[in-house]
Formats: sequence, structure tokens, C-alpha cells
Amino acid sequence: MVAKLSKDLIYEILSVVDEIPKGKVASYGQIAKLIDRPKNARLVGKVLSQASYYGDYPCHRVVNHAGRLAPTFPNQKDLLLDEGVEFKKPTHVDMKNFQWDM
DNA sequence: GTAATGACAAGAC
DNA sequence: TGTCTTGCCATTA
Repeated sequence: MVAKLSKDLIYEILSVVDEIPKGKVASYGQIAKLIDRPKNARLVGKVLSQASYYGDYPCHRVVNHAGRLAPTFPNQKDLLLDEGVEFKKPTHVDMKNFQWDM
């Protein structure tokens, strides 16, 4: 227990993250919209930073709108590559082909 | 109550 | 995609 965010937010966000199909990535904005909070993209990031504490969630499939990975999660790239997600650049995912298509 | 912070988004160039 | 600016929102001090 490091920082208690709204349990509602955490549950909703992690619930969506858990639905991201393997080999795909979703943007914070996408998730924010799915939880009915289109402007809470930043909150999503905060919750995700603690996601590992609340449970086992594929937070590595969540990237920002530019396809960049989390600054505190360097291993994220490796995990994505292992799932088939390609990187156009060392720091950017190929969003065009691997963004979660709903 | 106010200010600062953050794994961001969207628009403009 | 990259960088800069503005906007949003919840948490923390």
C-alpha cells in the first residue's frame, strides 16, 4: 500500500487493461475513454504504475498515443516483442498496426 | 482551500 | 514522429 487511489478507478482501469488482447497495445487515452473518463489519461498512468501492486496485469500493453513506453518500465519493450508487437523505432511501437482495434 | 505533481491527450508547426 | 503549449483530473503535501 503505497498510495491509495480511488478503488473504483483502479478496478475499472485494470479491468480494461486485462482485456487488451495479446499482441496489441492500447493508449492511455483509449483506456481513459473506456472507463468513461476521456480526460483521465494521466490517472490511468498513475494507477498502472501501481498495477503490479494490486495484481497481475499486462501494463506493458499500455503505451501513450505516440507509442512510447513507460519511462519506469524499460523491460516493457521486451515483453511486447515477446508477444509479437513490433517496434518501428527503439522507443516507439508500431501503433498503426498494433494498436488495440475495438 | 491552494499548489505541485504525474507511465497523458490533442492541436499547431 | 518530434517538440512545444495548453488543458484535464485525481492524489498528495
